[in-house]
Amino acid sequence: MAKKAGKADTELLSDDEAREVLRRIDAMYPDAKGELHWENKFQLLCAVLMSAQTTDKMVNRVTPRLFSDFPSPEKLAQAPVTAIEADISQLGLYHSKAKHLKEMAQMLVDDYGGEVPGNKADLLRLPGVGNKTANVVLAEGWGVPAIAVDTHVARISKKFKIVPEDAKPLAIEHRLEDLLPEEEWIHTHHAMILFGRYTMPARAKNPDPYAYLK
DNA sequence: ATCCCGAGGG
DNA sequence: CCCTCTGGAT
Repeated sequence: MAKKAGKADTELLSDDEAREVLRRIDAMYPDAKGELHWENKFQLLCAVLMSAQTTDKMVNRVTPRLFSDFPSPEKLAQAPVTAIEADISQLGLYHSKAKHLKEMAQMLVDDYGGEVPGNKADLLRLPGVGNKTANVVLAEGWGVPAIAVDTHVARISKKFKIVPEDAKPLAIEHRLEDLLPEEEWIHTHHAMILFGRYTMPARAKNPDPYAYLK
């Protein structure tokens, strides 16, 4: 049976339709950029690691004390885990984050001369750093084109049927990167996050995602 | 597939 | 009360 009379609920957008949705989201946030607070790449790495399943606002609330107590990878690597936990206990998942922060700092000291590596393979070796975190650090710290698929990017991509409902993060990343020129990856990524955070959050009532587009 | 896990908002 | 937040390790 041919499905000519309107799209089935499961039917995905064409490339052009998907690009149009992304273009409109992008246009809604011309000044979109990362909202984590950091002063150097070590702080950036720590902040992004801590942002897992946690709002940027909460991360920004704990980082001043954390970076004051442990201003360098050396200091952080030598800190007792309990001291790190004391600084970040307001965050979710804080036990594992504190452990990862210490181990990550130790690897920076041991293998990278206390510097944050600027390539994906080395970033992925760091404890607590996976694909999403590595992409954010590369994009924010080095301007390397990347689309990090977080909860917002995944939800928006699925609501607009740019990807299937069961798409995994890596598949979403590749789909979005295929749709857009590299020069637009970083900005569109930020625009999608702000759109998801402030305009069409997970609790959004209207089932029609186009109702939230300008 | 499951665990981790506090704060904020509805 | 319940759901969500720029995930990663096991």
